[in-house]
Amino acid sequence: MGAKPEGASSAEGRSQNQANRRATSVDVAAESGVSQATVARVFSSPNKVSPATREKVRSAADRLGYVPNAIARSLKSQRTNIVGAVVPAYGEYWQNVLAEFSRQLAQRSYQLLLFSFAKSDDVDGALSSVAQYRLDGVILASATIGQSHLGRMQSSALPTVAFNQPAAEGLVPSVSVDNEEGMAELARHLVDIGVKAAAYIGGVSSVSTDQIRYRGAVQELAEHGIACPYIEAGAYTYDAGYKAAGQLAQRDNLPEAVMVGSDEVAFGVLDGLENAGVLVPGDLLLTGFDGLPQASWAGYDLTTLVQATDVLVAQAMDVLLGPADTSADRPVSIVVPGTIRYGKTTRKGA
Amino acid sequence: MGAKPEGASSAEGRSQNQANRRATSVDVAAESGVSQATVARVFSSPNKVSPATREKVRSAADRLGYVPNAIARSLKSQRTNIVGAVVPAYGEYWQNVLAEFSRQLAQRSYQLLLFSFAKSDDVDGALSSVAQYRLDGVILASATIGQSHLGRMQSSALPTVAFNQPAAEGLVPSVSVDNEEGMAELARHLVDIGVKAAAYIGGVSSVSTDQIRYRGAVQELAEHGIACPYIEAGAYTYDAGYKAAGQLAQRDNLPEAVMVGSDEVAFGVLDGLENAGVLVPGDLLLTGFDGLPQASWAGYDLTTLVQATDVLVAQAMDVLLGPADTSADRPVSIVVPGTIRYGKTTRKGA
DNA sequence: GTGAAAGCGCTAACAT
DNA sequence: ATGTTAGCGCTTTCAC
Repeated sequence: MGAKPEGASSAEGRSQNQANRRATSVDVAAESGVSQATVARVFSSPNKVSPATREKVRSAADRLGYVPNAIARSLKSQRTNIVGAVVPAYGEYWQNVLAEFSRQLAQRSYQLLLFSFAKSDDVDGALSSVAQYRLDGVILASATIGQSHLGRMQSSALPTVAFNQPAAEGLVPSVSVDNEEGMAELARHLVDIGVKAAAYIGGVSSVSTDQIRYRGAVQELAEHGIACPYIEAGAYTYDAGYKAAGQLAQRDNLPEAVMVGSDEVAFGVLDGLENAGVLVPGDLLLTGFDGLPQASWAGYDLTTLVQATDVLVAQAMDVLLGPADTSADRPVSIVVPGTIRYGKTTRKGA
Repeated sequence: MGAKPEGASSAEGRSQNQANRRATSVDVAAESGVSQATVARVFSSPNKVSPATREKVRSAADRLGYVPNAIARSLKSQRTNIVGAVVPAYGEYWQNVLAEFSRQLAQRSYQLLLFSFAKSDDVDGALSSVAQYRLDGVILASATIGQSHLGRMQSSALPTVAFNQPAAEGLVPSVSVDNEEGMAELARHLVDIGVKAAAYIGGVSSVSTDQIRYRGAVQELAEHGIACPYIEAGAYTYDAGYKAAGQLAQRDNLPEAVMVGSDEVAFGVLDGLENAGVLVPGDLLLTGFDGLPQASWAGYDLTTLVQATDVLVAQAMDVLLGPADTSADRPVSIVVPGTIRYGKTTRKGA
């Protein structure tokens, strides 16, 4: 970083700011003998400049190491080409979603400004920051973003999409996997293979996806006269699942199957059960939800509901940046179906 | 969004109402009867404004839904409060590192602008983008960023830190785990438990971390007269490891131990071996590298070298934002030692 | 303590 | 095709 032109003498180390000033379009204009506006045009609409001038300007720019200043551009154009994402800092699921956001945004030549938060209290701070940068849009991705926050977005004139956050429906445009139907399908699968008693392990019972997924399970099972008590792991982590499994294993009468509200917790449940001497699928069948890559790893080979993350994200991008569907009275809520992955954790007799 | 007018009351005739335009400091100034400069002061250095005025301005701002415009602020102040990160789009390791970056940056009230790339060809594009936003710093995190790219950064006047990228040492300030010594320690562990024949599975042999880690293994083992051929998985993925293990398992004479260059590949190797009927640690010992959370999961319980990600990231932050050590002739390169996690994959007789 | 005024580096009419 | 001219919304002297 230090050593550009001018020899950058060692004594001048700290105050390099002044000497090392970045070249601006004015500098390039002077260097190439054209007006500042022409320089600007070369970099924003090159076809409006004659090839000869274009070349002259380009080479002057190269010589000076000129790069257009996106901040200034944004101030003037009122567009930043940046989309914000408010996402939980941890969790396999969110990390995967984030990677997909980033990939698809890059494809549309947008940048991703990340606002991650560790505890849900930090969401407030994140949202304040969001408002300061005049982003072209913002993705609210986290089951724990509350109604009040959504209300704030709703009235903020900033294009917003809630990702996998059923509670947002009607308040803010949203894109979600079909949580209820997905879990119901998994339940049906258990019914099909003859399960007569089940239990459900959720992450945090106050979270809307948790409730909806549980409802999907419980209703479907009820139709077949199967009870399905709710057990709260307390967090969406491997460890929480592991512990919950340990407690479950100590019961006198184990259910035949356990449905877990998310894959990461399910991995913990699986290991926790086996650690307690309960074999899956021998003693107990197990299902997850999300379809994380690890679910397909041979070590787990989990039956789960796979979310088509790429489709979900693509839909979210469309809502945010696409054919501006600002006309609707009520924010759109797009629901994407999931698909079951059948793993060995529900393979009876394996 | 769009259709929804802002929550302001209809009584406001001013210009802001019509075009959904965000209120500016000028609007607030008009509303509160002070000058624009005073409004600005209230939001940037409140202590320079009398409490009475401050309150007056604050309430006017609330009424108008005013939020300072960070773009304008940045243009003027030449600081964005944003740090860029150039990171591979996929891979467990990088996702974890990214989460930690994001956490620690938030702590210092910086935002993270993500430039992720899928193929290393995309790095060029990412770096061009980086230059346009006048970021306060940039983190180059990826083993596959080439020398040419580093050269570009070196001459860009933009504070830069290379993360876990040994090839950058001397070119750009860098922070890395002690790759060579870490792998050597794992090798020593194998020697200690009596291993006499080993093999090494790397990801991509042309990557510098790969080479350095292999060197750490090979040199340490050589000192004890143990050979350690290199096998290339071809990618840093579970699947690549799984496949490599399948091929390894077909050999006539298996080594006693396999050292794998990264955890994610190691998980694949582990499952691939077991799938091929080779038991770990019964038939073969196994080590990884990185210390991913999953390494501690009971299902894997992998012996690996744990990188203190939080420490590495903290160091990187210091280099980037800390006590500006621009004075050094040669860019600093900080090396952080790792620590071994002993799992069941090297527990003999288990 | 507060106001007036001068930009930060760019884009986008509007002239020429 | 190119130059001229206004700003975008802030921060920051410099007066008062």
